[in-house]
Amino acid sequence: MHLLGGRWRLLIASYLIDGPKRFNELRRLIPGISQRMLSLDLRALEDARLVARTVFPTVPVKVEYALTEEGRRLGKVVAVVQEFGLWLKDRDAS
Amino acid sequence: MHLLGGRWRLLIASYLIDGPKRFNELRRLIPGISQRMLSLDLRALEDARLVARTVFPTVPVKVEYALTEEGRRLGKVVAVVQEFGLWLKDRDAS
DNA sequence: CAGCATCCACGAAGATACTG
DNA sequence: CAGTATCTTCGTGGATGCTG
Repeated sequence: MHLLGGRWRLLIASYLIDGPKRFNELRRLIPGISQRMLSLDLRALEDARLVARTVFPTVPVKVEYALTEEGRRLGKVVAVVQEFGLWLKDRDAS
Repeated sequence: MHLLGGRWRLLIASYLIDGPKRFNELRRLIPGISQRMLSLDLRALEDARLVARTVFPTVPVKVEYALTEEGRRLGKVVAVVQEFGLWLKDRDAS
């Protein structure tokens, strides 16, 4: 829960499931997240070896974030939590 | 994530899966949780109609907490997150 | 037993500005 | 583009004491 309980981490992971994403790409995909939190959370996921950070030495720099092989285990967690969230939202709507 | 992201809620739910529990029973089962947090989190789960609170008017009072029919949906979430947590712990141990 | 009230500490998160 | 630095705010959770 300490690793996943944050407000954004599972959400970030959910976007990485369908392929690598760049920093600002993630920022756009996740409305409301601050540069700072995206940076910190990506770093935490990286430290847990669930996300890999690849730097392409172009100009300007291009940085890609992708789930590692181990990080793919997050897929199931994301799916189940997401399903639960949707059910809850739907239930409370009606 | 707002509903489940707390430190204890999923853990509390995990203990309720195998049957109703009393307040102090949960306290004993969950080392480290404070009275306050147990109370607050149970209330939150109750407000979400995932947990039902039953008061038996005995002396002293007996209060039971149980998952509702809807609350049983937490079972899958608990299982998957728990599995992930165990895997992570095991991986980092070796 | 099963709590609530109060006060306090700390980390998570937000805002803003700046940089290679 | 992809961040870091700094400051501030806010929510979560802990400690303690009290009650029907």
